Amino acid sequence: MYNTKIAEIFEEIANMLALDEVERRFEVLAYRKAALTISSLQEDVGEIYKKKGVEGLMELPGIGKGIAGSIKEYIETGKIKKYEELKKQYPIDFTNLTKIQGMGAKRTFKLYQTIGVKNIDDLRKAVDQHKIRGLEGFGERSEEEIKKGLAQFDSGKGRMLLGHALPEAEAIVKKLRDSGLVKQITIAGSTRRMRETVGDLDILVSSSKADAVMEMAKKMQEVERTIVSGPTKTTVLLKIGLTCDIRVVEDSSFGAALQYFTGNKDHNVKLREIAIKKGYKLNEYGLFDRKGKSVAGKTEEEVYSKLGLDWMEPEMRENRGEIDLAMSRKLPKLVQQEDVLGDLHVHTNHSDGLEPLGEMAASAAKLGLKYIGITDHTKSEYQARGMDDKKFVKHLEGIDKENERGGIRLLKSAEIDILKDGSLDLENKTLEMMDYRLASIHTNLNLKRDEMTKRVIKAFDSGYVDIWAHPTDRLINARPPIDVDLDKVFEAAERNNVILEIDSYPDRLDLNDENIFKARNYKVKFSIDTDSHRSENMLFLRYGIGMAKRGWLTKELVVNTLPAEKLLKLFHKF
DNA sequence: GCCGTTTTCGGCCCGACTGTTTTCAGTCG
Repeated sequence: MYNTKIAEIFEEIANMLALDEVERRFEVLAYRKAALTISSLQEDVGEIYKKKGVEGLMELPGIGKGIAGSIKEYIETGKIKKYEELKKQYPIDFTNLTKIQGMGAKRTFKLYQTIGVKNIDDLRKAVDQHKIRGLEGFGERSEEEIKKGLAQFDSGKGRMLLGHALPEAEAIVKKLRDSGLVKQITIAGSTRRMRETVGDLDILVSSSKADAVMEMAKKMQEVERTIVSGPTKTTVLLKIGLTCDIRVVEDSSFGAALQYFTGNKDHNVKLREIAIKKGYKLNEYGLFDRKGKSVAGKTEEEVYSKLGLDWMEPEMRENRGEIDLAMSRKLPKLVQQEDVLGDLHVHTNHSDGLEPLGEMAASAAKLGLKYIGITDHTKSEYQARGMDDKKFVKHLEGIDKENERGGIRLLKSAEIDILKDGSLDLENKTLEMMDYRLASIHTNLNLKRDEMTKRVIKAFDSGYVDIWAHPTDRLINARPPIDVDLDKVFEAAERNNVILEIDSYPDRLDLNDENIFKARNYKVKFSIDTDSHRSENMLFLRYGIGMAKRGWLTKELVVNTLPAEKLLKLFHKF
């Protein structure tokens, strides 16, 4: 993967150009934009260059002849001459130093120039020895801020799981709403877009009592300390380690602000460009004509509409082509949580679940589901108390009995281990007793790409796999995905009618949005499941729905939006 | 350095907040 490194280099180039005495601020802008484009790219620039050469690189937004040439240079020689030369002039670790809150290119350079700070360690020493407070443009408070920034940098708190961040955001929203100080309040930012991880929380409020809202925001029990606070914006560091922005606007600007703070950045930049072309100006307060008169702002729909676009769901706003679709009125109708009628991946205490069959069924019914598939583990999952063929036969009979007692429909299944050699962990005749078969990998996660790809395809070709569960086996922030050729595997899934799972468990979210995008190139369907091990886990469904929407899935592509009778027809028959 | 249904030249998104200034530069999102 070249993306991260090359994006870092361009960001550093931007930082160094920003210091040039000659005014080069638009060149700086261009490099920053290129860095942003590359870091948020789905495909590796190395692959793009390999397939389509410099021309292919130049198709990317913000990448022209010059920058494409630099990318080529890096891929072929491992170096970029322009960067090396600048680096001689500025031997500073901008990448890490500018990660410190409040440190940008200029202050970083100033510290290098005056007291020789080149990296984080130098900065730490300078802070400890109080060398910073005396410098021109810095004071005691700047030094304190940098010290706090260093502490936060050390704690290494990266992006937080959506499944942890969203409930926290909802708690804060509830608190502010219950105060009676706000008219409208909504979560914005990447949390609203349902990104799998969240870097900070954005909460947007409309209120005529902005002062009181700001005061309250600073004093909430969730707050560790206040970072900045003005009349309409407060940023706090939460105890859970995330920062949280709380913004207040007038009711008449709420829609424009919501649009603006939902982002992402690329999407917003593109919208503002469209606004300019139409003779408008778009900011967080509204859409304004040449005379500065507001033409939209109260709702998001109004803003999009005035720009000639259909309103789109937040999950789509990543500048992946949704703006063109909105312009030509061809946005897909995305799957909604209420479309989902069942959950095809549920564990009970017959393996590593915590609750008996009946309780899981009752909980699912309470949530409005019409059916669930019982997918306990097979024998190789010894630590999860996986069952062998004999136990499974009895277990399946137990499900039949439970069905006779009424309640929602329980489907007979298992989460079958795909063993190292690609064979399945139960005998065919046991598999044939089930309504469907969900298979996944739990062991030997480090196989080489070739062997792993063969392993999965062999399992599919057996004709006994109906759903491939948590396909890449990654755990967010904890375990990388397995090394497998997804294109070849998706092709095999298409050939064998294997449904791809979107596992809603917060640290799995697997397939994720990018891979769903990739999979949509094949004739495959998806199942959004929770992988529940206890009743509460069923609430995770919304994260899987978020992922599905981010992958632009319609209801038709998601099998568990079907009633049980129709669903059963999709599975292999014996 | 990038880009084009107002442009192949002349534009480039924009506002809030802070600290250290005495009118604003730097940073952030």
